[in-house]
Amino acid sequence: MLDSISLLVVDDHFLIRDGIKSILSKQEEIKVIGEASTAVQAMEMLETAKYEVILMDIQMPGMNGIDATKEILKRHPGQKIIALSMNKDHGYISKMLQAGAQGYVLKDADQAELMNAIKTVSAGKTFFSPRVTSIMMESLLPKKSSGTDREDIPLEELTAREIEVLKFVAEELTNQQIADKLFISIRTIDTHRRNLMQKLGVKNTAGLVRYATKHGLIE
Amino acid sequence: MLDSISLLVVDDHFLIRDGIKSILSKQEEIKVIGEASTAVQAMEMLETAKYEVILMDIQMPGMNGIDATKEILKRHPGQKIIALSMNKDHGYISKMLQAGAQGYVLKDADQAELMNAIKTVSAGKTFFSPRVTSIMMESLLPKKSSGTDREDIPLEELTAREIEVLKFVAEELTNQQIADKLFISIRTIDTHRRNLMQKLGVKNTAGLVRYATKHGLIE
DNA sequence: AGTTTTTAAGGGGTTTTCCCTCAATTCAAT
DNA sequence: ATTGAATTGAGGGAAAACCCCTTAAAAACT
Repeated sequence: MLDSISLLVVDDHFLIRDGIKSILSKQEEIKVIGEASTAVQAMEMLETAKYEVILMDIQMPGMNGIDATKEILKRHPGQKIIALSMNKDHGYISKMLQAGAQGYVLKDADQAELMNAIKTVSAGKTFFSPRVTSIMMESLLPKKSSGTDREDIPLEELTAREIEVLKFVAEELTNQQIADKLFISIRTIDTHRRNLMQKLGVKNTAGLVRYATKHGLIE
Repeated sequence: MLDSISLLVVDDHFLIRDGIKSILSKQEEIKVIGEASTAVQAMEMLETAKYEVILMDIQMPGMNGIDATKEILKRHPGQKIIALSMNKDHGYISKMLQAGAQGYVLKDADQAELMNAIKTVSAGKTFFSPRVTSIMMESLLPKKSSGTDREDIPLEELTAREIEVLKFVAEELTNQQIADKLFISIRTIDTHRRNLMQKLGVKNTAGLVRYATKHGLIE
């Protein structure tokens, strides 16, 4: 390891920035060569200098870390960004990942974890605090029985033709367009559509599309 | 630990069943007290005996492990099921989790990992092979630049009122119903709706609902 | 203070969806 | 052979959505 990893710390709290600097000053591999207290300031700094990794707080006054991440990656594709947050909410984590962050470290991580995260992301891989990982995995699991179980008709109860029509409906095609694609009458599409709505217990196109997306028929 | 954990192994390959039995015979905490080579057979066995944990292969002739898991949980809610697979595909993993499996273990796991998985799930928690975890986390990340980037208008570009209307549209309300809820004219809803379609570049209600679900406005 | 955006609303029209009913096929299962 | 889904098709009508256009007040921004 010839060069140390250059790091930019973005956080509105002085104490946190200082704490991170203090932690990382104990070793040689990572060097904090920049710090910013706002997203805008961070973006300005990126215009004049390069940082291998950015440690980005999520909750900040003004532009938040999620939007800042999006913006930075728009201007500097490939920039490595690690989210730093005390927020364990699944929504925040997933938004930050969608924004393009390659890592997500909780603020209660220990020194080893923080250093590990920076080194891992710097090497082009992704890093997540163990608790973050488990939160995201849990979110993929079906929710536990929460009172009123709404009837959910499985795909298997639909006929092949119905599924075919449903898919086209969800893809924004009109009945006429679907009829043309399948070489059948528009009246037939109409019938299929109404049978689908009846079967699935939905009121209109919106309900059909919701069902289609929920069951992975599109996207 | 007074009682050992009772285990049912469901896999169409004799060798794999036998291998698992052999591995687990070396210790006392887990006892393989049943094995089945098909999903149907497994379900029959569940009618007469109880198993704390089921180790379920995904690829099997006849009914596959995903559908089997769904069926079993319909008949026996709370049954603990661990998926066992050599498939590292993100789709398979997520389907199995959606089906209700509390664990996912890859077939190249070592003995310690397998035992750990069974004990963890038996204790009511969830377990995933480290590689499975990382695959799922990767799947949450945005895909790397894949040629044609479809324009995706972010939620922020919509007005508060538009988002409000969009949410109701996706919830299957008609323009009239939305108008009544917001105490404004149906014409206004119509305008909002058309502005939304224009902004988002979609053709009709189906497109609006797709956008709404994609951006987490509903569900 | 002036401009732009947002929100609201209407006139008037076309297209599409929605809803009821009915009915002819086909194809698989009893 | 007959029942029963699945697929197809249609008449007729009502409702909703879609699509132009225009207006205008309030709010936000410069």
